[in-house]
Amino acid sequence: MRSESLKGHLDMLILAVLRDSPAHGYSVIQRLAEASDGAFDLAEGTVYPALYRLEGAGLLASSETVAGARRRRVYRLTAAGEEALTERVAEWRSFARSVGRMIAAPA
Amino acid sequence: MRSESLKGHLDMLILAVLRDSPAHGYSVIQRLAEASDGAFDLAEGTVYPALYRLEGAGLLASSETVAGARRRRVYRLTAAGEEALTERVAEWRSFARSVGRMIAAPA
DNA sequence: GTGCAAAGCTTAGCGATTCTAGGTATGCTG
DNA sequence: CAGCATACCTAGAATCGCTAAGCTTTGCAC
Repeated sequence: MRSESLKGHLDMLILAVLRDSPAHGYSVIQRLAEASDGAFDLAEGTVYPALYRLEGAGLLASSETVAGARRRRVYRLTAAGEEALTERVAEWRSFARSVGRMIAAPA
Repeated sequence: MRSESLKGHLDMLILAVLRDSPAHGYSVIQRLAEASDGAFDLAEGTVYPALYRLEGAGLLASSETVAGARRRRVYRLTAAGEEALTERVAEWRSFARSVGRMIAAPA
């Protein structure tokens, strides 16, 4: 997949992954890869900054958990995050519908 | 529509618009706006550079036409452009399918 | 027990792409 | 002629994802 396709949609995907249940960054990456059959193969340097951005925007909240000596930062959706996700999904559908119309209609 | 949604997909849309018939830049903008019911409201500063890029990449070819004292640069798809469009559309469908799966499946 | 991979997080800097915000010029309408 | 639509062009900024590196801890293989 051309990685640039993601631009502008990564936030929505991350929010969607975290809607189902909280998760830490590393597992967000894995969930995206699994749920897309490997189509979304994101580098850590892509996902972590996105998480920071979303937390900074108030759409995610995080807490550090420690299992043994291993720390994980677990992210979950805030109420604002749920709202934002709903919006983003609606925008996506509208966008996808428009695109579909353009590439379908040969005239 | 959040304009950033476009990132990475504008080329495909422009190619799709020009697949049907050649057009000059200004009318590409109008066609995109019309065909999407106003969803794609692109600034000239967005579209013209994209056209140059696509022409530079060999996907479009252009010729200057003059009506009176008014010049227009008309763009049309090259063979490579048609191939690229086909590819981009296939990628888009795959991408959209993956996204659809992620935002649809609540778990 | 040493080495190496995987889990897990972080950051600086780059590259590609779109947008902002201006500029030029023509032609039509009132 | 004033004003708006048509038509093109460009420099600069902003955004965003990616590259590429570095760090620690855990666990498995040899």
